[in-house]
Amino acid sequence: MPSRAFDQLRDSLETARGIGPVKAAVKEFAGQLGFDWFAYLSVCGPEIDTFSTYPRAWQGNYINKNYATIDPVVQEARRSERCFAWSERDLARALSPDQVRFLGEAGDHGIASGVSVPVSAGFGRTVLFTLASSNQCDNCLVECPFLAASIASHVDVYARRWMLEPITAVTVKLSPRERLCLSWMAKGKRMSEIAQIVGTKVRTVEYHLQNARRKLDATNVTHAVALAVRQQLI
Amino acid sequence: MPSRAFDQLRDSLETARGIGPVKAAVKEFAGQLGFDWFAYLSVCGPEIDTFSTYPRAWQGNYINKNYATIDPVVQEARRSERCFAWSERDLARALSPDQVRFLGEAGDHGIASGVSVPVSAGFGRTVLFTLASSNQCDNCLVECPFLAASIASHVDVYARRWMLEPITAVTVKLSPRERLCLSWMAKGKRMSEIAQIVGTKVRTVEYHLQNARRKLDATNVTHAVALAVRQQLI
DNA sequence: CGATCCCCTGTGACTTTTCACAGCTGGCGG
DNA sequence: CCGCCAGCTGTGAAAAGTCACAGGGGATCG
Repeated sequence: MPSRAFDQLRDSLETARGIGPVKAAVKEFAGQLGFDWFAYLSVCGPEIDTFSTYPRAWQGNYINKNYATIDPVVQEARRSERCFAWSERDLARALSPDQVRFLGEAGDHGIASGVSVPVSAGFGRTVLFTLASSNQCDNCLVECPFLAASIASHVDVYARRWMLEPITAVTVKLSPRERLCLSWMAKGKRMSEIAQIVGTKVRTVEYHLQNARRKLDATNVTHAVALAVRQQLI
Repeated sequence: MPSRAFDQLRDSLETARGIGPVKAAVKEFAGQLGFDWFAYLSVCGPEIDTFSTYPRAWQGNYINKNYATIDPVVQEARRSERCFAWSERDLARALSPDQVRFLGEAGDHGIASGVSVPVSAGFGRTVLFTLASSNQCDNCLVECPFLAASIASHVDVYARRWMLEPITAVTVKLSPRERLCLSWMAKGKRMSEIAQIVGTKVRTVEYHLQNARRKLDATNVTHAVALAVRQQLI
């Protein structure tokens, strides 16, 4: 049903030029699916990369106390090869005292349930992509695990691309919105169509294209698209 | 079981620095899983990118005759959201004469069965990742569709990273006039200006741009310019 | 010679884009 | 609190592009 959300995420990831836009895109995606937060976790032996929209305090806790080693969700992820839903209650079985404390703290920050998608990556790396919510919330991710796996892989690849290689210095800097609109224009869509696609008003699309044109010093959209393609901005 | 093959593929993809190594890695992967060939197909409207290890003759056939439009495997991929196995026998039901001929030709080249993994990408693009074999061959991909989706996404992302210039199925040949008009459009001129520049009527400029659009299968001039620039036609 | 094809041009209706002029909102620093 | 700015939306008119219908002129070929 909300395949629109998936499409928009993929579009945004493709046009993202930096880890910031990637996070923004995933955050938007999580919201559209009814989740409050998302979390990305990459574990490669002792090396852990992570970013999320969890409350700051909880993020700090998680990293400082090395919670990745006891997080029952992570443990479940190691065991299962596919995505799964979890909730406070589900997990509260056969836990170590540490884990019970862990769950308590998570609950204090409002984290009650979610769905996690584990995927494997190169060099023994394990990725855990999680969407979490403060209340029980049915979701469509667990219903289509292949889609979930695909999305998680997408997020991983695009996140790592920008975590590893910092943004290359380009003369002009287009905003994600501008790139998005320009990309669709380059695919022959009309403003009205793009407005529908990105879920906004025609006037706003026009607005972004106008700004893109100004930045690129182009006389019209066709000119802007040509310049952007040549400069590999889209 | 052969999770080793998956790991190796992911490692190779991550370290590949060019489309050559990517293809080599996927080929190796296919071999380890007992398949003779692999095929990657990216469809975005009329824009088709593909590469495979199929016999040269068959590759040429497939592209020249635009077989992507009748390939029953592709049709099945559009319908289903998950990976599936296929074989000559499976497919030989309710087919058009074209498709029967298609299967015949494929069989002539030894292609008998395989497994295909469809995944969606940004901007309405559909990716079909296929492993094929000359004989019936059980496989582990269909048994774990999430893993398959993840792998296909990986291949897609890394392939696209190195496929700098998309190769359109039909190599369009623009006339000098068409190139001229299109080039000026890419420079932001409007039709009336171009008419003055090349010393002709506006209607004629429109005429050439119209033909260029038809050849490139573009919905409007902006689209045509984007395609032409990407294909280095202008 | 007629048939045919390609290049070019005209006309009028219609759609889409461009532009100028405005206004609303929320966040942020003073 | 207030001003400022960035992002977004509205309106209406002018400019540009798109489309359908049509036709002239030159070259080539059977």
